[in-house]
Amino acid sequence: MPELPEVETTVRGLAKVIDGRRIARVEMRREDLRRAFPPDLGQRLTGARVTGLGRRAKYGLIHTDRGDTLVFHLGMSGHWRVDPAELGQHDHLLIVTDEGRQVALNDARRFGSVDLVCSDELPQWPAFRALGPEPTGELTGAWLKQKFTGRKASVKAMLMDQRIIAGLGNIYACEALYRARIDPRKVAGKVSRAKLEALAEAIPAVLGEAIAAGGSTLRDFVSPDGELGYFAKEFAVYGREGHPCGCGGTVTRIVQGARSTFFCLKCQT
DNA sequence: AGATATTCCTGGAGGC
DNA sequence: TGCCTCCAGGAATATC
Repeated sequence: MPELPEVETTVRGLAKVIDGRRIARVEMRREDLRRAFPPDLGQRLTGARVTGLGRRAKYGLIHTDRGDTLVFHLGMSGHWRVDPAELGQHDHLLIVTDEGRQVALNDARRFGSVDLVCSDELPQWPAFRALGPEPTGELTGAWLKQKFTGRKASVKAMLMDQRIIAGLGNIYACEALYRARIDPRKVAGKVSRAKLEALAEAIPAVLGEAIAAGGSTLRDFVSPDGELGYFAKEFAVYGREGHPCGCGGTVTRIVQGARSTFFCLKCQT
């Protein structure tokens, strides 16, 4: 399941193939993912030159010299394949460069999305307008303090709120809370300032380590089978229900907001 | 304000 | 082996 590190790794891998290239051909192999593809997607992209790639929250951005930005979301099963030997049932969007390289957006469960947005209007694009700061670099304990003060929801729920932090998903919310030794059930407004400082450090740390691991695992950001963004992940608590924690406690699973939360009952307080 | 439910979708896991 | 059920996930939206 792609989270921010996988999106970042994907964007870096895509950039190596398509950045600076002219788009020679676009093939929409179905009409929609979660939403319909922009009907004029092929027309607006074909012939355009890719001027750069980026990421906002868990969205990947492909900028073109026509003032458009292709915005993609990987949902839970989406990934790009580089120079696939052949196209399969779940390769929904194909982009071919002027060099003849191919990248295909593959998404079996079709939770992903593809939109084309005027680059100048990206900050005002509905999905981006209310987003909080990026969790990699812009986050401070003071910001968390300001946002959490007076809030009675759990700190885990707050971390999942994209208006407070953009792009932090279930896995890395769990991992960051573990790293900062915070009980995910704790009322957000009651987390100590010291813990918030630790959290503001833990969040970019766990994400940064995952991105670094992805880059090294995939070597050059492309796996041997041409897939971008999926790599072996080693989590401290996520998916490790029943496993021992280093403190002598046991990793426990609970459900918060219909999402699994994994944490150590003993050392997260 | 905040919790909960629903929708989208299907591969994979587990049960029998 | 083969059916069946259920779960996973992010975001938008609705309802309490």
